[in-house]
Amino acid sequence: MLVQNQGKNTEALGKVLLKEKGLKQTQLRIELIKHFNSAMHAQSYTDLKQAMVKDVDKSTLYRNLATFEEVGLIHSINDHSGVTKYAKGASPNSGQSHAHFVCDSCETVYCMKGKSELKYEVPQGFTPRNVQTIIRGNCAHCESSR
Amino acid sequence: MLVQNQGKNTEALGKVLLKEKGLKQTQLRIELIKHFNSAMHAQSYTDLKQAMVKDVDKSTLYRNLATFEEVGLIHSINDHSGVTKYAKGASPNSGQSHAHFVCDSCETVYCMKGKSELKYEVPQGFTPRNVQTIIRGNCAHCESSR
DNA sequence: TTTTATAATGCAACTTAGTTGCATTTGCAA
DNA sequence: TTGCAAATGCAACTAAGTTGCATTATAAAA
Repeated sequence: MLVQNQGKNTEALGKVLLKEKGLKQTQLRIELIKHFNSAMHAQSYTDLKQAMVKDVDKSTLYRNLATFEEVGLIHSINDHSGVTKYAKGASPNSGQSHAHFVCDSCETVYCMKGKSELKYEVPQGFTPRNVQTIIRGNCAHCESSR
Repeated sequence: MLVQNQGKNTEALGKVLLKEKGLKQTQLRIELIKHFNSAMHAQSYTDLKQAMVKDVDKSTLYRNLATFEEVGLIHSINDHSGVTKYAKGASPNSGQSHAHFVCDSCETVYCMKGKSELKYEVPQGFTPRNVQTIIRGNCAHCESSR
């Protein structure tokens, strides 16, 4: 159920994606895309920084994350930890529901596949545009090690 | 539909609440409770700081917010702005659903009353404990002034 | 293949939210 | 009224994220 994609040639795939989006193919970007494709859960700045083979500058990494989000390659998630996390795929828009699971124990954020149905009511005059859902609890790993 | 409570004697009410929770009745705390009771939407640190009659120290305010949250007088909300916001009432727990409306235009956060029903599935091994929902769109004020 | 314009990077300095340690003050119960 | 724990105020700090600018690399044109 988790986002997962360990394709053989994710490097070539990354290059194609970058071209499609009109972005230059830099080493960092290709590596980032590859990493997002194989990541089992949402990645913080620190996760990403550590995952990159070469030492990356903070602003370069943040700027790429912003760019990737703009073009819809990734989306960002704000859980209760105060640290933004990023995962592959565009942000949910126009009524789409997108659920994230945040582990209370290890703080890991997982993207949930499959739409979660939601019924809600908003007060008069309010115009809802999209809905984000955060499910908190224990992830499979932390649950099994209790 | 919004949280709202402009009772006449919220000061006395605040004192009772503090006593109940075993907290000392300081001027700041009483004023904070009063403010949370009359607030139409979730309050950031800055909102609160400005709303207090006397100049409050940053750490004192943050510490009181943490204490209030611990005892269930308020709950905190993390939207996409990176700034934590606080509103009256305990955090949602054990399966309860609690929806917040975040205005895309003015970034104001409103607490939605009334349970929003949610159907979701989590992967094998995951144990959900509570669900938070953030609805994004335009609030009544921003919608009417477009 | 070389040139060139533009986009991306790296660095340093900055901003803003939130935290921590510690000395001083205040609420409240004995 | 006195004593003590809890609350406050201050200063210094941390950590996330941003910005300006000079340098470098990508990719398209010559």
